[in-house]
Amino acid sequence: MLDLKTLEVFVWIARLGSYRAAAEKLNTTQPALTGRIQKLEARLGVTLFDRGARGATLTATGRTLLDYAERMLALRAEALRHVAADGAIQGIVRLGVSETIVHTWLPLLIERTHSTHPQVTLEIEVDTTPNLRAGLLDHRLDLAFLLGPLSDPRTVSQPLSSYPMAWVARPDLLPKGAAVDQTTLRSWPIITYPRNTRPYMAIRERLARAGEAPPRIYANASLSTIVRMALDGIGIAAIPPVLVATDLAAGRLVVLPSAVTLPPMTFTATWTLTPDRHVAEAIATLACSVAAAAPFAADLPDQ
Amino acid sequence: MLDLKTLEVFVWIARLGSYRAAAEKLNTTQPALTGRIQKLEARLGVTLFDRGARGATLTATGRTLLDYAERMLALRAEALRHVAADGAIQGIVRLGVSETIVHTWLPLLIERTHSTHPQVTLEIEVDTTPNLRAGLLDHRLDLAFLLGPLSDPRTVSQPLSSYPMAWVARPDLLPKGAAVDQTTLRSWPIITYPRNTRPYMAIRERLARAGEAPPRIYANASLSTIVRMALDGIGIAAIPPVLVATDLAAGRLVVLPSAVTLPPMTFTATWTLTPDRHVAEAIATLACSVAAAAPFAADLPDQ
DNA sequence: AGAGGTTACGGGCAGCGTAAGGATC
DNA sequence: GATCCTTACGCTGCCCGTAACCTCT
Repeated sequence: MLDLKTLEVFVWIARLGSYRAAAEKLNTTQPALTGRIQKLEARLGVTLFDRGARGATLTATGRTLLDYAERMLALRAEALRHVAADGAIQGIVRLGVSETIVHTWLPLLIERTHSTHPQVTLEIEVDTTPNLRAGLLDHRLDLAFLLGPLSDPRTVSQPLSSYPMAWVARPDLLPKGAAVDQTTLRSWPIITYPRNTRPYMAIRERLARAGEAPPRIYANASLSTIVRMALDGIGIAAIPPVLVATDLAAGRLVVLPSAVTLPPMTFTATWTLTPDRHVAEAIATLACSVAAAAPFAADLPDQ
Repeated sequence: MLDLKTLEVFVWIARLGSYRAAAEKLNTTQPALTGRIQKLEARLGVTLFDRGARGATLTATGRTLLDYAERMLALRAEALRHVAADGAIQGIVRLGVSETIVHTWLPLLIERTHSTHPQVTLEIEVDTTPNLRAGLLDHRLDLAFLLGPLSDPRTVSQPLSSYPMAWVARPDLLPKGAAVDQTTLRSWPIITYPRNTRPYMAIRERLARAGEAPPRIYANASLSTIVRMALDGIGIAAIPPVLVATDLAAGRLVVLPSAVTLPPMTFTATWTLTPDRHVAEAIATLACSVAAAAPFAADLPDQ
C-alpha cells in the first residue's frame, strides 16, 4: 500500500486537475486511475479529491499527501540518477517534431537513441510548431523539436540546428542566373510551410506591398508535397536548401539568388519543467550533438 | 520499478545482512527476495550485494541506494501518520509475551486491539523473557512484554504491570497460618518459572545457604503446570497470587505468610528502534492502558 | 554436512482495458 | 447533452510459495 506508482497517479491527477488528463499523460485509462485512487482512499480512510463535473480538486488531506508524494518521487528520481548504471534513462519519451527535422537528422537521432539509451522508447508525433507547443503545455508531449525558442516560463529550451532558408525552383521556371526581386517573387506562387508558422509569416511580411493583393502562398504541412510542387514547376519554394540537396545537385532544382532574404529556421529542443524531465533532457542533449554532427543531413526520400 | 516494497526488501536485507533473515522478518520466503533483488539489480544495471556463504553485504552502490531507500521509507511512514485517518496503525504485529501475561490481561489487550485498531493483526508467541529478548534483537518480534526493562540501546521499554510475588501452596501442605521461614521453604520443592528467569534467580539467591545443597526448584515454563503441581501438593509455588485468585478464593490454595520476600514481577513493553516501530508503539500504549485498567485479571483456565 | 542463495515451475490475485452506467453543469 | 467520473467484468501477467539444486565453509 502507498506505493510510488499510486503516488505518481495521485500527483498527476492533482497537478492536471482531472483523472482524464492524468490518464492520458500516464498512458493509461481513466478507470485504472479511479481504481487506484479509490483503493488508496479506502486504505487511508480519507478523501483525497473532491470530484465535480469540472474535474477533481484536492481536499486538505490531499494537499498534505501531495507534499509528501512529491518529495518521495523527487527522492526516487534522484536515487535513480545516482544509483542506476545509465542514470535511469529509460521509459517512453513522447517526442513531437517539426517535419523539417524528420527529413534531416531525426533518423540519426532515433538510431543514436537506441544505441545510447537502449531502454528508451520514442513515441514520435509530427506536427506544426503551434500544435507541438500546445502538446507540450498539455503534457501530451515530453519533448518537442520546434521552431524558435518557446518563451513560456513552464518550459526550457535549448538550441538545436539552424537552417538557412532560400528560394528554390525548377531551373526552367526563371531565366538562368538572374537574381529574383520582390516583384518576381510576387508573380509566382510561393510554396512553403503552413499558416501560423514562422517562415510563412516572414514571407508574407517581406512580400507585402501596401494596397496590393497579398502574395499567393501555397501553405502546406507536408514537406514532400512542397518539394513535389516545386519539382512540378508550380511555383517557387521557400525552404531550407539542405532539404533538397539531391535535387539541387542533380540540377532538378536551383537556389535563386535574391536580395529578399529569409530568416533561417532555428530549431530548439523544448521540454516542460516536470519532475520526470531528466529523460527528456537526456534525449534533448543527444539531439543537440546529433544536430551539430550532422548539419547536412539525409535527403528527402522520393514519394 | 524501484517501488517501495522492493526498497523495503532491500533495506531489510542490508540491515540484517542476509536474505534468510530478511525473509523471516518480512513474513515471506527467500526466493521471493532473490527474485525482487535480481530484478532490481537488472533494472538498475548494477550489483547491490556481494553474496558470500556468510550472507549478503552491500556494495558501494548498494550503500548509496540504502541511504535513499531509508529516506523514502521514512517519508512514507511520516506521510501515513499524517494523512491516514487512523495514523496507519495497521498490519501484522509480531508480539512476544511472557506466559504470566497470557493469563492476566492479554485476552483483554487482544480484544481492545481489534476494536481500537481493526486493521492490526497480532501474531502472538509465548516464550520466556530471554528468548523474547533474542527474538526482539533478531527482529523476529516487533514487540514483547517481558520481565524487567531490557537495557539494550537498540530497544525502548515502557513499564506495564507489576505483580507481587508470593509463596503459594495447598492449605494442607503446612500448618495453618504459620509463617514460613527459609528452612521450611528449603524443605519443600519450589515450583516456579524456568531457569534464567528473574524469579528463578531471586529464589535461588534468597534460599541459598553457604556449604549446603541448593534448594530443589522445579523450574517450569508452563504456568498451568506450575499451578497444577501446587494443587497436587508437590511443593510450594512461587508465583504472583493474582494468577490463582480463584483457587485462593475457593481455598484450594493459600498464600503463605513469610519473611522471605520475593521481588515483584515487573513487566515492560519493549520494542526495537526500527523505522516501522510506530505500530508496535501504538500497541504498547494500548497495552499500558489495559494493564493499568485491569490489574486483577482473568484467572488461569483449568486444563 | 549445513547454512545460505538460486533456479524452476505452477497457481492466485491484483490491476488493466473495454464497455456501459451515472452525475453534474 | 457534453463532460467527467464510476461500475462491471473478463483477462493478462506478475509475483509468490514449494521444491529441488547449487556453492561455499
